[in-house]
Amino acid sequence: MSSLESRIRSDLEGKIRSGEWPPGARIPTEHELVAQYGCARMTVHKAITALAAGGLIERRKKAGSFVARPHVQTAVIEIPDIAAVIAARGEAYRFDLLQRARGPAATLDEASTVAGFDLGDEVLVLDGLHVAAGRPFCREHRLIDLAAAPEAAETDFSTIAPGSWLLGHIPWTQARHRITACSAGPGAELLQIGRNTACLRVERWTWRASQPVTFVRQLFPGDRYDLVAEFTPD
Amino acid sequence: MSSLESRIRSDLEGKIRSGEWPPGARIPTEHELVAQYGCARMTVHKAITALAAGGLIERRKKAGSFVARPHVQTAVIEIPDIAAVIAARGEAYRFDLLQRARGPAATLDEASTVAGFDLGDEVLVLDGLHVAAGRPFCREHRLIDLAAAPEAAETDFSTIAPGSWLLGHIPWTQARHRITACSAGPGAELLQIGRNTACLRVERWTWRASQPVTFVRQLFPGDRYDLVAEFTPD
DNA sequence: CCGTGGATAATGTCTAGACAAAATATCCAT
DNA sequence: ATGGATATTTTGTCTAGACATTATCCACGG
Repeated sequence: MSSLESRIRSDLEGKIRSGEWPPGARIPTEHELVAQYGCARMTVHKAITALAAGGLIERRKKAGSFVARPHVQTAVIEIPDIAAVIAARGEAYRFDLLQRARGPAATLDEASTVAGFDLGDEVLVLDGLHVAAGRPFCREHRLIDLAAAPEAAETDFSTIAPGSWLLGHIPWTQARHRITACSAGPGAELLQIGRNTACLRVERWTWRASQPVTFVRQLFPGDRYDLVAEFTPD
Repeated sequence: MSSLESRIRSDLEGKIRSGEWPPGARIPTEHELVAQYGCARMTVHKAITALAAGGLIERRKKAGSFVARPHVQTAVIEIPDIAAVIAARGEAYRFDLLQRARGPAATLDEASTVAGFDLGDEVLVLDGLHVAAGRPFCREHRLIDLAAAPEAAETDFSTIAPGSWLLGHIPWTQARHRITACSAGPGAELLQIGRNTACLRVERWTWRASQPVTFVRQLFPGDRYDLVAEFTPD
């Protein structure tokens, strides 16, 4: 933690974050920093490399190292387990399974909107409702590829939410989300809201080693859920 | 790119991502890898350290290095400059400034919904409309703290969007987003949609070295904008 | 049976070099 | 002036060690 390398790194980071070294500014050469800190070049090099890996610094041979100009705004968004969210609020949580079916995905074109997501022949289709403190909180429509998660076929999802189950049983390596706003439309009754109420629709495609695992579409009434994203300085 | 270190790193990463080494598995010791690759320990160490920095591996002294269990789902969301988004679509872009005012923030309680965001006395208030291909695309309401961005007072925002201008002039270091769904409500006419149309509301608070810079609330008609988040395996 | 203390094995950090690669700067010949 | 060869500067990668740190294991004593 308080190694020389991390001291150098936080020294440099401080100069950058404080604005003392504005974007585009050239930072001292490794050689100069070696002289300044009286250490080996490897130590300085590792510190700068770590900052460069974090995108805070750009390095160009012969030219030197420069404070990176912030480019695309990226934020880290947390998409936690719904059961955990409710629990964190201190409310009672329940999952109601509304429908369960099984069959080939050929008839389901809803998941094919993303390239590279080709479900196998055996797909589990689940419809359910997340309930928080007795009130509907989120409607969920999910497809599970049974080739990727065979145990799902024998699992009782009438009480445990498939999302929670999957998290614990089928680790995944890649996911893609799409977030849109839409009207509740059909199914609004289930959420006990009007058909025109604005909702947040979160769609998620999940892979494990480039094999599709699950697709889920969740519908949150706009006034019951916020997505919060915290910027991580890139 | 094809250095020995990066080869070791991608070898290890491959074993992890493919599932050959499941979460919790112990990976070979640095010593074993040194023997396997016939290189110095520093090289192996840097490779593993890089993976550990990325959260793919957890290291415990004496015990060894282990494949990390995926914890909270986090996705990296891109919140790019609107002008750039439109341009990428190949559509014409325009920003219309609807209103401009200046004054103390005391009367504006809208930005204070986030802790630590205390605007100064001199605040620029801007209302505008992003227009893509002649159609309204996004309504924007923005506050700029003139203490943090004094040049904004003399900038003509009638054509350049304040977001684009700020990106280039006032680098920021921290931001927080809130994403909600809501109905268009008043102001729907400006977007040329119905008052009940579902919209995506993105609110962003931005700091620079823990000093507030700007708050913005953007309203996108639900059918004209998607937020896409790509999961980066943490 | 339980705790305690040392041995041990693993990672953490650092050094003082070496050579490679690449981008810029310089200078010379045309 | 211009184009191309050459030199120089800076980062990139790697080596073969050294010592520090710390969690774990195991043996020993109470």
